[in-house]
Amino acid sequence: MHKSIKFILNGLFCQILVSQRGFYRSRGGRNRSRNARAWHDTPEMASGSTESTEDRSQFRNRPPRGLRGREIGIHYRNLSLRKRGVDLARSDGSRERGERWPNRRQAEEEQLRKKLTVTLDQRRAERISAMLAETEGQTVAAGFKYHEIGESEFKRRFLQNLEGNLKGRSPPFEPMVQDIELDDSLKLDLKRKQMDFRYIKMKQDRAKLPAADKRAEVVDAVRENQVVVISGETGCGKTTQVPQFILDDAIERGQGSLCRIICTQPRRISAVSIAQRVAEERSEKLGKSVGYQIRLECALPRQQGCILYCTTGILLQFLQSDPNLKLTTHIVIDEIHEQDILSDFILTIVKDLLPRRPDLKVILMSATLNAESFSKYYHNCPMIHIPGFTHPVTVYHLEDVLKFTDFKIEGKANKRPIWTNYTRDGKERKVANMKYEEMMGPFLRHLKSKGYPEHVIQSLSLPESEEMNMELITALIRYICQSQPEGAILVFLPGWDQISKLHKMVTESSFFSKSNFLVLPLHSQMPTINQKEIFLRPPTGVRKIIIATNIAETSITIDDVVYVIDSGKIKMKNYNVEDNLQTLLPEWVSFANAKQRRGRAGRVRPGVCYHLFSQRREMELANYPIPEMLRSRLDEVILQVKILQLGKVKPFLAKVMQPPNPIAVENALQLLNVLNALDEDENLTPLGFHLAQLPMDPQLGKMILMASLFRCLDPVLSIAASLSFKDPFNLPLGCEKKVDKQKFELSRGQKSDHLVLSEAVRLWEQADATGDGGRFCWTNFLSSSILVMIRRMKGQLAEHLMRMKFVDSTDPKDPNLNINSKNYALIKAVVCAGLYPNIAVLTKVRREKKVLRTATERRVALHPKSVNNFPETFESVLFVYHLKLKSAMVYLHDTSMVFPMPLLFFGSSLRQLRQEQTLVTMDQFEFRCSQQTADLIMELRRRLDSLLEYKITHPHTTDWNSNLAEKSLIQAIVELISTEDKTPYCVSDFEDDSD
DNA sequence: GAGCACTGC
Repeated sequence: MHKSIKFILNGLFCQILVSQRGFYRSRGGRNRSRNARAWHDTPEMASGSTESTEDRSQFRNRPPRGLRGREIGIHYRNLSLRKRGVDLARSDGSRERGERWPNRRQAEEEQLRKKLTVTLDQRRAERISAMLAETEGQTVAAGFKYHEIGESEFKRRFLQNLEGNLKGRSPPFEPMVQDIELDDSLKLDLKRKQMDFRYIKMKQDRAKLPAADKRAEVVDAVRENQVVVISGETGCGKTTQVPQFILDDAIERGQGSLCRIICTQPRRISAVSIAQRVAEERSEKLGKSVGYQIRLECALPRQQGCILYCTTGILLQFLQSDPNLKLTTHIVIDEIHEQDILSDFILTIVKDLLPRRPDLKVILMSATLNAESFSKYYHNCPMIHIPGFTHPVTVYHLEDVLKFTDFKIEGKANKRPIWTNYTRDGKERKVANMKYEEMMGPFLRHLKSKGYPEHVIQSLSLPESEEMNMELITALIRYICQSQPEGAILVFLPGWDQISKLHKMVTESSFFSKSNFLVLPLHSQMPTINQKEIFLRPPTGVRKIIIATNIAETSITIDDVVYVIDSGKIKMKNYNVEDNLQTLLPEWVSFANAKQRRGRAGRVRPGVCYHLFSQRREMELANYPIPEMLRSRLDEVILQVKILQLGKVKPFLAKVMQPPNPIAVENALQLLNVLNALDEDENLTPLGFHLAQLPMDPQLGKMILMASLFRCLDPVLSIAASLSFKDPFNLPLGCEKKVDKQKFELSRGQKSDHLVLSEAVRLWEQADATGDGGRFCWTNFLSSSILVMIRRMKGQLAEHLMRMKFVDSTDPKDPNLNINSKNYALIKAVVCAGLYPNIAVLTKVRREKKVLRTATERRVALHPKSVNNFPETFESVLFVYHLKLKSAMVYLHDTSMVFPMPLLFFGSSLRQLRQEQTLVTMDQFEFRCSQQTADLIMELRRRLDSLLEYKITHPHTTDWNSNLAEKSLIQAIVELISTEDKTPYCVSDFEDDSD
């Protein structure tokens, strides 16, 4: 009995046909023990096992993790007392920290347990039992008796479906056959063009590009080698010219019909604008020999004798239906020096592909700086360098800026309270300061000999000279405005905060009058991004000052910039492998970033760049940023590896030019296993197969599959699309509070950031239908361009669901798919079903700040933008989140309060423990409920799991009127989920001012 | 009490 319950109740979407033994190993062994450790042992580590913790820390000579302030002092005192053989318990009568904590932890656990109670009143329980009894004996689908099918039979059936599904995918092109007629007409067309006035004019301009001189060299190299690396700086014309050289050469040789070039770009805008530019150069319209394709938008070229500019992601999608790229003759991968996940991934795939496609030509295009490493990676393939053309840029460093502005940096070291010297931070700072002195000593002597003024030497001797200093930046801007010829100024800052601060300082200063200065912030989330002002030349006498993030480094180009101020800092998303935690922290820029920023000054005429770091610091900068693959979670990449059938994940990812940390791979594999996307042998499960095809992370994919089943598609598509794309809310300067309030209004008291998203999208769609979308965006601080994208993404996702046979309409708003779309509790439950295991528990409220706990962190906070900062009472302590990111502290960026019931249905490993005590446990949580409730939930869960199993392995849409079993099961669960105990917990229940 | 930048048939 026990065994069968465990088997039946394994996780959501479980892959039943995995052998029982294997299943146990996976769930009960690796994953559960990992989770259990995470939840239960964390407090213990900090409290119970005092001895081992302290022993270990003695070894490392650092205090145990989690100690703060005074606790660290006590720790060191106890350590030294113990070293001297003093018995702590008797020395002063005070208790050790380790003794005090277990009681508190226990109390905390107990308090929490009380709050995880599932109640179900008698009447409702009876009603649901009756609903189920009515359909007793019916199966979810005729002929499907899942337990009777053996493993191999199941796999056979599923694989049939898999092939069937893949067949529905259309390849990007038709197979290629030489078309002699076309060859001739292309040749003739090219000859005719050479008489065309527009073409000749364009040709003259093209001839001025540095790339023009290299045409013969490029064409020969490509003809003679399978892989060629072309290096060159921006402005050399390689992106627009190289594909044309290849195509024109083929046409001239009378083989135009045998040439199909795909050129990938990392950004959507560049794919489109480059294609437009190239079409213009060929005096054609888009769609003849040149076209583009990006997500949700394309202007395809003709089938043969053509160049297609597309984003890297599109090429990756092509690979799914055309794994050997049989339909392409040339692959040009541009901007590979940026080393984003997708381009590194494609480079690895293409390298594997070369022996299978000896006729495929690969052209890799990179900035000069690290072109060599790519050539090396491709077995020392030949390199061609194209010199760039930009106007000269004069470069200054911090020492020069201090000299020009006469600015003096003040030290703060002496003002710091003395006790900080004894904290861990203080000690680290001391070491850092010593290192700084060591580094700067010789350099400062060098500066002195060069005649730099004393105040510069003084300032630079302080480590504080390397901190962000807005006063210094303001002084520098002022210096430029007073003493330098006209021209726009571009300031690079790490983030929103600094932009906001500098913007305030500059606009409030009387020096920068509105009539003489145009100060514009530039940040992806500020509404200014769509304003034309940034690109327009200001009237004479007005100086344009743009305060930007690294968005102005590559994505947005402002031509009239003459002066660049580089703060030298950049915010980078990073991934801490040990803690399985994503971070977003400011860092020094890499040398490549600094060079790129510098280049932004010389686009129209000679420019000047001021780096706010010393020449000495510049020597310490890393050459390049760390490749994105080493800074990211890998779950989506791994699903791609699997769906493209590239073999085992670890050996494949080890082939990447700079391979990711194996622990990062392991973390992602474990998550995919918990989500039931991969089995323990790394095979795609039926669910994994569907998730890998959806253009979003697996958790969001799971969310929309559940939404189609529970018939609340439209709102959940809105949520999934915004979470996977961008937050549609703007962050205008100075309106922060108003935005928060507006969002809270939209939340309708539902305590969910996710419902804010679906409401915002829904109301905008409504307003937009009557032509009122613009005004709606304005009053609600929304970005209409992001909303437009979200709406189109929803349509695309619905198409995916249709192709996967989960829905029978491509309209997200189809009434049949939205029967439950007004049921907020259900929507939150479906969000929970997708985002699981991202669960946090509210543990206490301190000074109106909510403190939560996750599986791996003892303390996390709600991000201040969350609507859940407002309410004072919560009816449940459980929260589900999508993004957890460490910046100033570990923040949950988006949360929804959920009740225990959805977790019981959509979490993993529901088990009934100690039946006599009627406890239902799932993972780390224990939920108390009556025997009757427990039985009912267990029965429903069992039926839900087998319905899901069936749905996933046999995708089909159901007409609810003809399938009562499915309808009544879903409705029973909907009823349970949407009628929860609404007794609110007061914030005061969690008040706790100790610690 | 705070939000680098990209991308997906």
